[in-house]
Amino acid sequence: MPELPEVESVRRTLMPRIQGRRIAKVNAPQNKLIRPSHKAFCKGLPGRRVLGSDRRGKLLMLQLEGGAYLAVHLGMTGQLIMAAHRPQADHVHVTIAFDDGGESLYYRDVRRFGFLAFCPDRAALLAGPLANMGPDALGMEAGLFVERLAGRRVPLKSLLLDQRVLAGVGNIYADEALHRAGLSPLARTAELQSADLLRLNDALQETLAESLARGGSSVKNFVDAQGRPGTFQHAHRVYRRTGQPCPACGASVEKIVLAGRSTHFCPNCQPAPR
DNA sequence: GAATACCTGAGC
DNA sequence: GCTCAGGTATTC
Repeated sequence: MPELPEVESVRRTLMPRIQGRRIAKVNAPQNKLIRPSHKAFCKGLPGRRVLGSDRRGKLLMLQLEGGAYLAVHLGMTGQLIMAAHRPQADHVHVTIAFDDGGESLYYRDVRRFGFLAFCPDRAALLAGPLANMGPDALGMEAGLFVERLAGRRVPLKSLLLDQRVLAGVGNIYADEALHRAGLSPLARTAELQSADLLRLNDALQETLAESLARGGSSVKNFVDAQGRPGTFQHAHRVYRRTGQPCPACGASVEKIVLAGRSTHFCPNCQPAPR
């Protein structure tokens, strides 16, 4: 499940292989993944060089010549693959070839929850893929974090998952950060101290940074643009460790469903609010 | 707020 | 052959 560290790992491994190259040809038969339309996508990309890249939350944005962008969201199972020939794997939905005849960029997505969007200008990016998306979670300044989360009555984990509040945290890093901070996923920030939220931001920053340093988490089939899996899944403290001992205290990790998501926590280190 | 839909493969 | 996994949009 690509979250912020995984998307950033893809960005870092992808860019050296496509920066400065000019898109020649696009093949995208599976047009449900394509925005805003198949026609705009296939006509908009060819002829433009890739100038650089950016990321907000889980959204990867390639800056193209002429002020345009190619935005990519990997959804649950999206992969960006650089290869000289179309990969043998199933579910390869999009091909982007370059005019130098070198490796092409392939988009593979088993569950098709992701998307690729051509945005002719920055306004289209802001009105489309970036609409309603909050500030990036990585490196978020403590004051801003507290400002955006404090005083809310929804469960704390729901806030972390809400991309409008902060962008990039998914189910893995929400559970991991809450455990590191010793906070219950069910806590309400209206009833927490600001010190609790500051501790949570520290925990989140540590978790994201450590995962990024290890190439992200490969729980299912995540790989970066070089086809390499991350290794942070071995360092998970609670995520998908139901019934196993909490690394901090040895209590058995529990699982509940919150906001429709499996939620893992230590009942001892993260006691439920009254 | 919760519930459902989207989507497929893994694992029972 | 059923349930589960979850990022996001949509609906109640």
